[in-house]
Amino acid sequence: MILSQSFYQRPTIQVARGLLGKRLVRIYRGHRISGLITEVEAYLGEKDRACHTYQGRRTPRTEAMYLSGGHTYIYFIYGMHFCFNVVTRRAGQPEAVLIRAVQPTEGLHLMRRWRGGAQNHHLTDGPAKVAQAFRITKKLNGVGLFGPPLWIERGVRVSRRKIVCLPRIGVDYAGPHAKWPLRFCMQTH
DNA sequence: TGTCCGATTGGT
DNA sequence: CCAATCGGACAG
Repeated sequence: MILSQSFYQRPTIQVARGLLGKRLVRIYRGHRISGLITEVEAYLGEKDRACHTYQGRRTPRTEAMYLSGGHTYIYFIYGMHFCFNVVTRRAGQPEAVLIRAVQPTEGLHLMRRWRGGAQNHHLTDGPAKVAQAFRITKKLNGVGLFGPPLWIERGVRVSRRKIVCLPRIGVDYAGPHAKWPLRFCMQTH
């Protein structure tokens, strides 16, 4: 069952927690690639110094974040990587959830090829690795997550006790906001 | 137009 | 710890 727009148009922290255990599915030239989402980070818009839309920043890059919940926000970083986010809330409220890691379930052979022969446990254990393994590039920026070539569907149920909250990674420039516990990890054991 | 820097990764 | 590598943001 593909998640509908109403799932995404909720407060960002709820969406972030709700995404844990859901299945990310990609169709690429007829091939199906999928994995269960295991780690995410919430980015809370204009009030969040770590967020690209801090203080209402609106540029060609961040434009997709102003779309309604259920669209993608994909950006290029460090001259070589893409990061994949899910936009939340309503149009004009620029918040999103960064997909940091998934547990691969289908299409591992393709993932391994696109990841340059990485070991199975390193195929999708970082945000840019997920993008590379799923062939997610800027071409998919701003598209809806409501069907092919990319969507998120119901996966496994995750009990609240299995979710850990931690500070976000790589946002030291955000000062005190860097310590906000907006990273959510699903314990797999 | 010029400068600075990054929501990362992989190897030392 | 550090280099890779270049688009984006912003100052001038």
